[in-house]
Amino acid sequence: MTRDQIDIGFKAWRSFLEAHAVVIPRIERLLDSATGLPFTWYDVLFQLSCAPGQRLLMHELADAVLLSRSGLTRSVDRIEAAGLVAREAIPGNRRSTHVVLTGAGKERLAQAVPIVTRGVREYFTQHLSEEEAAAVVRILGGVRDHARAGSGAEAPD
Amino acid sequence: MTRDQIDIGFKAWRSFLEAHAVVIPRIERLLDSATGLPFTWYDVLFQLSCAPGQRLLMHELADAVLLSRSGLTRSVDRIEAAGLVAREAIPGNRRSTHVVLTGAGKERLAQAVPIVTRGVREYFTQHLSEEEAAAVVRILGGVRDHARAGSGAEAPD
DNA sequence: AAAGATTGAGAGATCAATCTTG
DNA sequence: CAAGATTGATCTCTCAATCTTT
Repeated sequence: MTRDQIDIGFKAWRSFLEAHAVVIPRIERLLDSATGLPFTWYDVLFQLSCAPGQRLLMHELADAVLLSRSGLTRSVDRIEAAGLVAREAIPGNRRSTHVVLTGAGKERLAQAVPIVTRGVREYFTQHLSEEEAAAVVRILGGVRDHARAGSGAEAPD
Repeated sequence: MTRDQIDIGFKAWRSFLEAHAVVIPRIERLLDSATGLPFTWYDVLFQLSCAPGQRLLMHELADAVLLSRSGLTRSVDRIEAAGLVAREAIPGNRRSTHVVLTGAGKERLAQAVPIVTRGVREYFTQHLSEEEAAAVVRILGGVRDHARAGSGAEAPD
C-alpha cells in the first residue's frame, strides 16, 4: 500500500465516521419529534414487520437490529411495556421466545415509516446518484461482510 | 427518482448502517484489549495531538470528536481523572477552557495509534482500492457536509 | 456442556436547565 | 441577552455472570 493510499484510506475512514455521527442524530431527532419513537425502537418494529408472521426469535432479532443480545432484551422489555410488541411462547420449544408485532406496533410503525424514509432521503440518498449508491452497497457491504466473517475469535457475545 | 434508485438507495443506507455497526465494536474491542483505552478516549487524545500546542477549547474539541458539549464535559472529566489530559485556564478569557494533552496522555496515545491503525486497515481500508477510497471520501464527505449545513434549524446543541 | 435468554453492575450519552462571563 | 461550559436527571448500552432448557 502506497503512501497516498494510506492517506486516502484514512480520509475515507474519517468521512465514514463523520457522516455517521452527523446523519444518525439528525434522523433520530426527526423521528422523535414527529412520533416520539427512538430510532432503535423503529428498527425493531421495522425488522419484525419484514419477517414472515411478523415475528422473530430474540437472537434473530438481535442480529437484524445490530444490537447485543442483552441490549435487545432490555430494549424489548421497554417496547413491550409500551405495547408495541409482545413476547410469545413457542409450543415445543421452551428455551426460545418469539417477539411479535402487535396491532398498536403496526400502527405506530406505519406512522414512522414515511418520516424515516423522508429523513434517509433528505440526509443520505439525496446526494447519491444511482451509480454512487451501487458503489456504496458494494464497498460498505464488502467491509461489513469481511468484518463479520474475519477473525472469528473476536466476535462479540 | 426512479423505483430502482429508491431500492438501491435503501440498500446503500443499510450497508452504511451495518458496516458501522459491525466495524466499530471490532475496533473498540481491539483497542480495549490492547491498551485498556475506550475508543472515545482515543479520539480525544488523537484530536488534541493534531492541534497546534496540543490543546483545544472545549467546544472545538467537541466538534472534532463528534460528541455533544455535555457529553464531552463528562468524557474529559474521566480522562482528566486518569491523568491523560488537563484543563488549563486561558489568560484573559475566563469563560473558556483549554484541554491539553499531558505527557502520560502522549505516551498512552503513542501505544494506541498503531493498534487503531492496524484495526482500521484490517476492518476497513484493506477492502478499498484507491479509487474506492476516493469515492467514499467524495460520497460520504458530501453526505456529511450537506447534513451539517442543511436544515440548520435542526442542528443539535 | 451448549444454546437461548435474562439480570446485576457499571459506564457512557443526551436533553434541559443552570451558572458564569462577556 | 449570547457564548461557553457544567450539572442533574434519565436513559440505554455493554460485559460478565446466571438461569433454564436441550
